[in-house]
Amino acid sequence: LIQSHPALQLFVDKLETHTALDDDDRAAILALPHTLRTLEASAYLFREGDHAANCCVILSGFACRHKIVAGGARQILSVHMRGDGTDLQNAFLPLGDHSIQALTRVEVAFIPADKVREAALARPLVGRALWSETLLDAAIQREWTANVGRRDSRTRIAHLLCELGLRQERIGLCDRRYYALPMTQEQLADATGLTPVHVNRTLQALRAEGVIAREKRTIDIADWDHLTRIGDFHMAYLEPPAHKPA
Amino acid sequence: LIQSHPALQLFVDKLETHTALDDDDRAAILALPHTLRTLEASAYLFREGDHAANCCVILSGFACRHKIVAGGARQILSVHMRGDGTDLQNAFLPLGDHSIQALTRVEVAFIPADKVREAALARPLVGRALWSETLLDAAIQREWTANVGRRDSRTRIAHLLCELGLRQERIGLCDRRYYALPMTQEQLADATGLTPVHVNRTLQALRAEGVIAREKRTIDIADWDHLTRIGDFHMAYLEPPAHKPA
DNA sequence: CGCCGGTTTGAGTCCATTCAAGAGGAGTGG
DNA sequence: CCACTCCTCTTGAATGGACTCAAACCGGCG
Repeated sequence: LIQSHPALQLFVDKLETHTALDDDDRAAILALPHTLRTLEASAYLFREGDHAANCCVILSGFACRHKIVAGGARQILSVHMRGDGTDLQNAFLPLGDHSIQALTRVEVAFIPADKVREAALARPLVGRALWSETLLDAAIQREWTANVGRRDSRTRIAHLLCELGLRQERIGLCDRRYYALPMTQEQLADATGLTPVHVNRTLQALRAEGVIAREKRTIDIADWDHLTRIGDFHMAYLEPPAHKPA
Repeated sequence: LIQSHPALQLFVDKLETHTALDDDDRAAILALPHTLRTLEASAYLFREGDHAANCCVILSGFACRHKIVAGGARQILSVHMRGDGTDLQNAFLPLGDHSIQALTRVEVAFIPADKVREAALARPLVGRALWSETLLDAAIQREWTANVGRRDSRTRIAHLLCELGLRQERIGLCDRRYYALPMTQEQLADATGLTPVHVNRTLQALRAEGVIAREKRTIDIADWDHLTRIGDFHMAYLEPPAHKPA
């Protein structure tokens, strides 16, 4: 990682997509004590049940949140990317009810949860920004619940592809129509509540129709609007609200 | 509703299950301006896409949050009961990405979202309490995602029954083993991502085994631990954290 | 009494799963 | 450089859990 900027700058940028901050607020966040670490794919950032002492900020790469159910099946609950804060909730509610795992090699900043809490309590706008970040996370979670609960496999996968593309575009990683999809078909299956075999067949169908193309770990979407229609994707739930005059 | 207490007292009680408040904080919440309203079953407290101007507190009865997907199918995202705040996120992030609907007759207090925001910003502990409330909500949402994504129908339904029982016990409504289940089988289907017919058959199987009994809108759980095992239910995700010394 | 929402039952179908095996690619070590 | 392993992707065939469609039942209520 080229440290031309403070490590947490990416996090500040993300927060400012939904909450206006002033210089002192930015400084307070950038000054948070943190530990930088690089983890390989499949490594755990946090394990369900461990003492939830840290919040994480992803500096590069991709990670996911998941739960294991009885029988060993896994459900991926969300995917996180550059600038995302995960486990911010630990600042106030250290449930530790799920694991965070690297999907690719990731660079992470671990911030002690109590320092995050102090910063949130000390500066209202910082608190507001962090809170909003967890609220956006919750909005995504609601959409995932509907996705795995009520959509068929084709729609589910198309929806996931839309979300990942749009979120990556939002943070300036790429164009929503051509982006790095870091997940294997098995991981896509765990994210959509399907089996790897069925994900494979569904992706093949989408490719055969020319809706998407895939090479290596890259997704190429021929017609974005078409994919959103297939995936019943309405971006409102990802929309940072227009900044209101306080 | 017997107004022997301020309407929002129930909400304060709920917040205090996870966050310690002082007298001024309590007073600030109780002083929030609000509109009381009684709505019949199936009435909407909020409709997806409307201007998200209010937060709601349920004073009595049950409500649910849901989304409609393409094709018209409905996914119930969460169930809310006495003392619960719904749409607290509107204070900071008025997405309005889902609807809130009454499951039974409900008494609700509507609080203008900007007043909630002001209270949260003015008093750090109030902000913290409200934030934690939304975080608890998010934890439940994660568990639902896993429930509909990776569990079979029997487990899914058993899990839902455990959650509803435990939450009602937590707020002192009843014993977790014998409680009012206000949902029809069709609503249970929308909550679990199944069809009404299949919910019916699954419930029958559970009854035939003597795991549960049902009469009218009441659930009777013969052996709680047994049901938690069937439902892969681990209450950790509902656990308010032990109050830490600041 | 007759309607109506909710529940129950049966039979047939289908979407997704399971099981199993093979193909392709990347990395490792002899 | 090739053999070997591991992981991911692919394909086929059979199975099954949940769905669809449709009708009947039931209790509450006007």
